Amino acid sequence: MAKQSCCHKKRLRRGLWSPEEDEKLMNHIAMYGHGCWSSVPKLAGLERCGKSCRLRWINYLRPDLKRGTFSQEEEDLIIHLHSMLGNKWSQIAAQLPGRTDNEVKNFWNSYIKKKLRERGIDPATHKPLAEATTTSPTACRAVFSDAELVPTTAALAQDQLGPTDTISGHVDQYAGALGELRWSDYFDGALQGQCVYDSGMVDDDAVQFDDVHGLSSWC
DNA sequence: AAGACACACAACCGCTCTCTC
DNA sequence: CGAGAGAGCGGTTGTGTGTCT
Repeated sequence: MAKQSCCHKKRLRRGLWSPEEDEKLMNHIAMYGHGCWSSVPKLAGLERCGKSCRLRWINYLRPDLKRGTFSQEEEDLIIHLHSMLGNKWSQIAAQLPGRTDNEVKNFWNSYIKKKLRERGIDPATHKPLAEATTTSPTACRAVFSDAELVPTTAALAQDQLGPTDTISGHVDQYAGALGELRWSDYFDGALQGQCVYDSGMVDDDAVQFDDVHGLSSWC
């Protein structure tokens, strides 16, 4: 038999919160703080479990929440952090002021995942999808292999990587050429650097990403 | 106009971690 | 050290709304 939740056990109210419930919870926390969440519903006069109150406060009522659509910068940062941390939504959200783990997770599942797949990137591994690697020699698409972590300036600012970390990846294919990637800067949601082809030619403008993770592909 | 469908987001569930006794 | 309670986290489901047919 399936285990019943605390709300079921105590026959507490479930589902969407009414404006009256929101007001009660906000007023209570404004006056007393949340303290022990399990005691909040009783003290605030709510027929909810403490867990539900906590979630409602964290994800919806907290005054410091940003809400609204994610900016391109936030999107890029989420993709980058996900490539390093995986589904650690709370850790990812911690790097995005005013955003909650639930919000980031929903955004990832409903939008970014789809977008990455459309670009031929596996959202789980951040590696090119198998089909995406079979590009024709004339295609203007690069696929990295054995790329290392990508230290963007955002990552450096957050002390996730040291300033001396090396940054490189091999270009399997870029407009039909082979070479090595070296990138140096991150701004306006894009990585910039240079591409040193195996032929010896250096292309300063070759490497500009709309993604901020290492194992990637782009057109 | 109405039903079907897709999407975004809110909320729940169950597990793990941490703290206290 | 172990048990129990509370908090936190990630996965999943439910619900409201907009769009398409």
